[in-house]
Amino acid sequence: MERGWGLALDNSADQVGFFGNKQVFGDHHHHHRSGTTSSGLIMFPVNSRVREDDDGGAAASSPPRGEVDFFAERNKPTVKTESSHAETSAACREFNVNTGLQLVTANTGSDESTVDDGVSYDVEDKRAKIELAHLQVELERMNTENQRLKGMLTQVNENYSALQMHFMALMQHQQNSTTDSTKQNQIVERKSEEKKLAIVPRQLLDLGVGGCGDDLMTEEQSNSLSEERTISGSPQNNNMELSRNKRIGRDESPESDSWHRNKTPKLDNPAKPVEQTADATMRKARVSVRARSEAPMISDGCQWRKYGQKMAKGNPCPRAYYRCTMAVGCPVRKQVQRCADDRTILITTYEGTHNHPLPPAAMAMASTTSAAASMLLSGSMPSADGLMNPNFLARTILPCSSNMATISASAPFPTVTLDLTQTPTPLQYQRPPPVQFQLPFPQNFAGAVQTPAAPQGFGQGLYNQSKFSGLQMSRAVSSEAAQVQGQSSQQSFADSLSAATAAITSDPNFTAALAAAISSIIGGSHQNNANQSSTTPNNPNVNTSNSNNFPGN
DNA sequence: CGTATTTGACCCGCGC
DNA sequence: GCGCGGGTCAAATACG
Repeated sequence: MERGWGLALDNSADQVGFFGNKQVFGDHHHHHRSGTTSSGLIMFPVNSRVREDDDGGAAASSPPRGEVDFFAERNKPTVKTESSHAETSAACREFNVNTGLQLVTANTGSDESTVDDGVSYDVEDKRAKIELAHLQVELERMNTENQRLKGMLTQVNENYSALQMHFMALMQHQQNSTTDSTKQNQIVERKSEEKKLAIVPRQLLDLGVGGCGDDLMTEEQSNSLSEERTISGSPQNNNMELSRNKRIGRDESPESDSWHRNKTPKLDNPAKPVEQTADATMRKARVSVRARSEAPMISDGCQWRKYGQKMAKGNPCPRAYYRCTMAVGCPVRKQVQRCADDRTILITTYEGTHNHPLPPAAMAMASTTSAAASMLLSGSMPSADGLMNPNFLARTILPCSSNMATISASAPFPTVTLDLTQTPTPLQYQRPPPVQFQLPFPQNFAGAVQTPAAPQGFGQGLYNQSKFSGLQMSRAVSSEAAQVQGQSSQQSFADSLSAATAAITSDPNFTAALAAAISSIIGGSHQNNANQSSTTPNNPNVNTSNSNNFPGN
C-alpha cells in the first residue's frame, strides 16, 4: 500500500511540481471531474488530507515525514501535559504539607494557571473539533469521489473485458476459417475480401485531409488511397515485406532482424495468415505528425541518426531518413520532410516500435506510434459490426477536431496523421465535454486491439494523460492553453487537446506532449512503464543535433 | 580518432 | 523488360 501511494505521489509530483502541495489537491479535483482516474489518483485524497494538515502548521518537507511528525507532535504534548500535571499535583501535595501560607500563594498561582490552561484548552479543543469536522467532511467527500471512480473503473473494466472477448472471438473465428480452407481458397477469399473492402464506402476515409495532403506519400500512393483504399494484407503489401526481408537478411543486425522476422509473405505461410497480417500491419503502420517548426526536427526525446536523404517526387524539399540509435538494432525509423505547400510545416513520420526503454519524453511519441499501429491493426480486422473500423475509431478518438487526426489505412503503409498545424477554433473550446469522452479508449478501443505486448495500455494511457496535463500546465507558454485550463476544472480532455494544439503550433517542441495526449487516448504502448515516468533521463548525447531532448525535463 | 552526416549507388516493387 | 520512385547502404567526408 505504501509503495503504491509512493508511486502515485511520484506521478503527482512530476505533474504538479509547479504548483506546490496544495495544488495537488486542486489538480486532483480537476482529474476527477474530467473523468480521469488511476490507482494513484484514488490515493490522493487521503494523502492530500494529511498534507493539508501539515500545511495548516508548517510546510512539511516530505509527506511521510509530515505524517509522522503530525501525530508525534499531537501525542507528545498530551503525554507531557498529563505527566507534568501529575508532577505538579504531587509537588503541590508535598507543598501543602509543608507550609500553609505559601500554599495559598501557590494555590493562587496554580488557580491562575489552571484558568489559563482551561481557556487555551477550550480554544484548542474547538479548533481541533472544527478541524476534525472539516476533515471528516473532506474525507466523506473523498470517499464519495472514490466510490464514483471505483464505479467508473469497474465499468471500464467490464467494457474492456467484453471487447476483449469480442476481439478474441473474432480472431478465433478468422483463424478457424483460414486454417480449414486450402491455400487456393485463401487466395480467392482474400481477393474477394479486397474487393469487399474496396467497395466499403469510405470506411477508411480520412477524417479531414490537411491542406498539403500526405506529403510523404507518392502521388500513386495517394491515388491508391482515394481510389482503392485497401488495407494491409494485400499482395502488394506482402511483396513489400518480402523485399524488405531480403534486404534485411543481407546486412541487418540480429536485433533488427527480429523486427522483420515475421514479415514473411502471407501466402508463403498459410498457417497463420491472420496473425501475420496483423503483425505486418503493426510493423508497417506509420504515424505522421505535422507541426509548424523552423527547426530541422521536432523534439521527440529519442536519439536519431540520419542514414539517408532523398528528393521525393512532387516536393522540392528533400526527405531525410533517420533511425533510432538509442539501442543497437532498434527498428524504429522516421522520415522528416517539409511540406511542399507550406515550408514552415514539418512532417515527421514514425514507423516501428522501440525495442528498448525510453525516456518519458520519447515514450510519448513511441506510444503514439505503437498505439496508432494498434489502431490500424484493428482496422485490418474485418468485422461484421464495424466496431474495428478505423473510421469509427478515429471518430471516437477525436470527435472534437476532425482536422487533427487523419487515418489513412492504405497499402502498403497505413498511416495515422496528426495535424498539429491548425489552431483550434473557438467552437472547439466551447464544446461541452462529451460524457463518453471521459474514458474514450478503454471502452471503445484499447481493450479490443491491445496487443499482447501492451497489457497495461489502459492504465498507461491514463498515466500519460495525467502526464500530459502536467506538461501542459508546466510549460504554460501558451496563454490559450493556460486560460482554457484555468477556466474550468471540468473541461474535457478533448478541450485540453485543442488547447495544447494551440500551444504546439506556437512551440513545436510541444509535439511530444501532444503525442502523449494522443497516445493516452489511443491506449498507450507496451514500452510505457509508469516506473520510468518521474525520473528525468540523463541523455549523454544532448549535444548532437539529432538528440533533441524535450525541454523542461 | 571516433562518431555523425552526406551522398551516390544499389535494391526492390510497381506500372507501363 | 524497362524506367521510375521509395528506401537503404556504405564509402567519403565533416566535425569535435
